[in-house]
Amino acid sequence: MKSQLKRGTLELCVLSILWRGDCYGYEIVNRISDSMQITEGTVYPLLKRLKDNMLIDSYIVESQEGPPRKYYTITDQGRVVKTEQEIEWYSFSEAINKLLKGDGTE
Amino acid sequence: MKSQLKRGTLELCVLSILWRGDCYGYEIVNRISDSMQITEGTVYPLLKRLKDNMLIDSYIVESQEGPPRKYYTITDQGRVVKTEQEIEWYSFSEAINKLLKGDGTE
DNA sequence: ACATAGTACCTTGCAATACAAGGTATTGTG
DNA sequence: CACAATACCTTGTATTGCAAGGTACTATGT
Repeated sequence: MKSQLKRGTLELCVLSILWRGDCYGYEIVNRISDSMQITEGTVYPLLKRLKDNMLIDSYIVESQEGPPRKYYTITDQGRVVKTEQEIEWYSFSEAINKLLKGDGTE
Repeated sequence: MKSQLKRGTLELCVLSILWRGDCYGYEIVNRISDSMQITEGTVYPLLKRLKDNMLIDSYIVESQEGPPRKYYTITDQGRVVKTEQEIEWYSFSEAINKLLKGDGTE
């Protein structure tokens, strides 16, 4: 899969996952990589950006199976942005699908 | 609309338009901008890249309504790539939609 | 003759972000 | 003690959408 396609959607994916419940970074990577190829080098910087923009927050939880986990939780602002981006995604993908089918101006 | 969303899809849009018939650059810009916000500064470099990769070819046609037009035509190789990218797009957008709906691993 | 708008082409530089590649530290297993 | 799995992180590079600018032609109005 072309990596460029993912641009702009990964942020929405992370917000969507956190909407349904708190998660730690490594788990988010694994969840997304069920659907598409993704690496930690993509997700960790993205989580940092989202936190800097206060769309998500984080807290540390000790683990018995390895190093401590950094859990992320979505903020109220994050929920607003997630809703906006979801609407944007659906209208965008609809626009592309129409263009591919050759509807409209021809 | 977030500009990042378009990444990877504009190439497919152009190939899809040219699949249905030759077009000149300015017209391609106008066709795509029926569906989404786009500028010449995006499309002209993209056309150059596609031509460099031999996915499209071009020829000049004089015009009575202004300066000469540079028409683009899709190559056989371009048709192959367009088909691949179209399949990729559909499977990608399907993956995103599933992830947004929370299907799968929860 | 000159200004303006529409058409049509192009370039430079910037910003955003996915990813490869590397690093650190913990727990558990052979 | 080596190794894998878990879990975090960073640096640098490549890609590409876009703002901003430029050129030049045709047609219209003043």
